[in-house]
Formats: sequence, C-alpha cells, structure tokens
Amino acid sequence: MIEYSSQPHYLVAVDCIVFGFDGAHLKILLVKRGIEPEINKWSLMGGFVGANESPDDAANRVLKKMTGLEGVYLEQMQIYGEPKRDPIERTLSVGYFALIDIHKYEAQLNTDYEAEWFLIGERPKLIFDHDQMVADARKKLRYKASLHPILFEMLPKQFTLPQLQNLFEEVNDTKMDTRNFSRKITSTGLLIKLEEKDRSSSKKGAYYFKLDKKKYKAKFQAFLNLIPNLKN
Amino acid sequence: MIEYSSQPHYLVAVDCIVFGFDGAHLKILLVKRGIEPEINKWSLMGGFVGANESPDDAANRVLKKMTGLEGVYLEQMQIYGEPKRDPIERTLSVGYFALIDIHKYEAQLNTDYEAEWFLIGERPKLIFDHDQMVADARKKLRYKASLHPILFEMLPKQFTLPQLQNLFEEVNDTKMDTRNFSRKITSTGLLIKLEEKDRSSSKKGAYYFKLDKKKYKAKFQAFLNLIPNLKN
DNA sequence: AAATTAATTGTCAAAATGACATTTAATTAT
DNA sequence: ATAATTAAATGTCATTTTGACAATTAATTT
Repeated sequence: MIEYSSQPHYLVAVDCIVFGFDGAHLKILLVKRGIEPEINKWSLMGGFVGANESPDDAANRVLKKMTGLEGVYLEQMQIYGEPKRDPIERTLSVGYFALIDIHKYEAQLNTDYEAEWFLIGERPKLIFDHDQMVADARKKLRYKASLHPILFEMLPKQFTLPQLQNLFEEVNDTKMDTRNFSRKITSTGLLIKLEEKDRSSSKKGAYYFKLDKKKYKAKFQAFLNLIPNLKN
Repeated sequence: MIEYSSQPHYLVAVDCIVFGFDGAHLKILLVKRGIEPEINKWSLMGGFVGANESPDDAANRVLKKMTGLEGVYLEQMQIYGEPKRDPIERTLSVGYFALIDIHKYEAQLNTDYEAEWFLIGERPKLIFDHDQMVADARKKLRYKASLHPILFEMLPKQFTLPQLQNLFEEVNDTKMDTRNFSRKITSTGLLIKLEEKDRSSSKKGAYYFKLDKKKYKAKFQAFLNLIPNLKN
C-alpha cells in the first residue's frame, strides 16, 4: 500500500518567460542568476514556491520582486520535471509566460537585480532547460495570440496600427498585408481611434489607438481569427 | 541569499481525468481511492511522481497500471498547488486529461482497481479538488477539440458519422446541423468511407468510416474550424 | 403494400477571406 | 516655392466559407 510518508519530496520552483515589445521588436527579459550553481549566468526570472503560496502566487511574487509590476498578464505554461534537470537536487519548475508593457517596467525598474531586455533572436544561452522553456513559450504565445487578443498586454495605452501589425508579425514570424490586417483588426471592434498622431516614425504620422477594455473583456474568450491562413 | 537547502520540499503527484465515449455519451473513468485519507471515496486516477520519472512518465505509468493501456492520448493540463489542497501534507498535483477508446479499455480491464465509467453528468462527488479538475478538463477538452481533431482518440477504429456528431455535440454541449457537420468534417479529408454499415442503430444503417492516419498527423497542428459559430 | 425510422444529401444567400495598388499627409531637398 | 520623399491609410473584386434550411433514400416493421 502506498503511503505519503514513504514518498520522495522535491523542490518546486517557478520560472517566468517575460515578453515585451519596444514598438518594433519582440524582447525577452532575463536576469543574472544570484545563486549557485551557475551563479552570474543569464537565466529566466524564477524562485521557489514558498510554504504558504501556490505556484501562481509564487510567479506573481517573483515578478513583483524583480520588475516592480503587479497585475501582470501571466499564464501557466507547463511543468518541467525531468529528474536530472537541476544538477544539484531534484527540482520541478512550473513555467509561466508573462506579457508586460516595456514602458511600465522601465518606470519601475528594480535595480537590485541585474535584469536586461534582449531581442528575442539575440538572447544569450540560458542555464538548465531554460532555452527549451523559451522555445515553448514562444510557441504557446503564438498559439494563444492567434485566437485571443493577448498581445495588447504588451502595448502601451496608446499605440498605432503599424506598431500593432509589427507586433503580430514579430510574434508570428511572418509578414501580413497592411490592408487585410487593418480590416480584420478593425472589425473586432476592440480599437478606439484617437485624434492624436504619433509623428516619431514618419512624416505623415500614424493615428494613435487605444484598447476598448469593455469589449476586450467581453470578447477575450471568443475565438478571433487574427492570423490569416497563408497559402503556399 | 536563497539557497536550496533552506527551501521547503513537497510531494508531487499526478491526476488523470480519463474521458471515453460509448457511442452516445461522454464518460469519465473513476476509481475508489486505495489510501487514507478519504479511502474508498471516488477519485481520479493518480499517484505520486517517483524519484526517477518525470510527471509525464508518472501519468503514463498510472494509466498503464490502472487501465492496462499504453500509448494513450495524454495532455498536461495545469498544476494544482494550493497549499491546503491535501489535508495531510502539502502535495502539488499535475492534472492530465486522457482520451481513450472505451472498447480497448474493456478488453484490458485491470480488476485490481475498482474502476468504473460514469456518465459525465452523473458522476459522484470526488475528493479534494478533483471536481475542479474535472471541470477544468472539460473546458480544456472543448477548447482543444474545437481546433484539433483529438476526439478521434476516443473512437474505435470504425465509427459512423452520427456517432462522430454525437461525440462533438456531447463535448460541446450543443446540437449541430447534420448537413453542415457532414460537410465540414468531410472537407477536412480526415475520413475514409468504408463499405460496411453499422446496422445496430437504425434500419437503414450508417456507413462506417475510419481515420486517415497520415492526414491526421499532417493536419493535427493546423487549426481546423470544427465547431460552428452559433448565432443567437 | 404501407408505415416507420434514421441516414444521407443539396441549395442559396450572406459573410469572410485573400490578393492586389493608389492616394494621402506630411517633411525634406532642390 | 516646388519637387521629391517617406510611411500611413484606404477600396475593389473574385473566391471561398459559412449558416440556415427540408426532401429523399434505404432498410425494417406493421
């Protein structure tokens, strides 16, 4: 008969893949690891699950501690539990991906941790199985973003259509037709056009939009067809 | 400074929500729990993650042990980690849902465990947070099945269109138009029509179909639009 | 031979999609 | 002042997909 007492116990951790968008490119936030082993190597933001918190609590705590941000969009991805994944001692890690507005982060930067944004394609090699986690997170981000409007979580309050399209293109590693993208995204009813223009990126300037938060909440679970089915 | 040695250690378990389909209704496979606490209450199939196995390994082992089946469709759902979810000792559980062909199971039934199929709507109350897990699994099953052809995993080698439609309707808790369903499912190219008919459920008889496994693999990741967008 | 039962199949109008290029609004250069 | 430049914004059309809708077929039972 199986009993609790005879069963092995393990460390349980969380690791967060933090995505951001600078208006042109998708970025990922990494930290220099503060403990042995692999101290001072680049790693995901992570920490152990404490005695009185759930893994979700732990992920939120870690994010708050390292970025200063609360209420961040956070989604549980999967558990990483290969017996040998941590060389010191068996540790299972719950992977999360987080989407944050890069500007909010800069405003609240916590300098106790050596954190740095990297272009997604130019990130350093990470410790343990963190590279696999990043690959999985990108896949899951792409999957989810093709059905639900989560990418707005990475945008500032005001954004332009070209920025939004850039974001979609970065996440999906593809190019889209401007006219079709504009039509589709407009037809969701999620956008409110503002009077002001962003003149920083062109002579003509691009109109700012903001998110209609009521419709965002209402339509979040409905499957939106945001990515075109490319032929060829 | 955080160190491994000072961190708490926990039990880690897996729990499997096993779905099946009897040709008319969606069912769930439950077992009578063999250990304290809550011994002899109905529960999900589960077990602790052993020292030399990953959670995925553990889930497969548990399923093999309790149903005799290998190679079952198994998908990691999420981790359940509220500090107090197990009253004896802190235990985190990785939830999986499994889709099995109910006929294969009956052929290999392992009678060492008191396992029983329940209609999804007539299942007994379960221990701990297992009712929540079932609710989450149903939601995830519905989500995934609306995009990918996973429901075929619950069907025998030969099945009829009316059976297939029943399955979709059960999972999505809805009714569909026969003509539109037939058109959509046929247009995926996943079905091969057989010559034989199933005469058990009607006078006319319904043609058997089988799954085109090559196309199933090839199209699995492509988003199929299998559930209609109901108006009203 | 008629009634019954469930399976199978077709049409049509509306909506969504994908492919495609020109015009517009502003600044910068001549 | 005018022309050149740059990126933003916008429209059309043919094709495909969708959703709503009911009659016919193949067999058994009465």
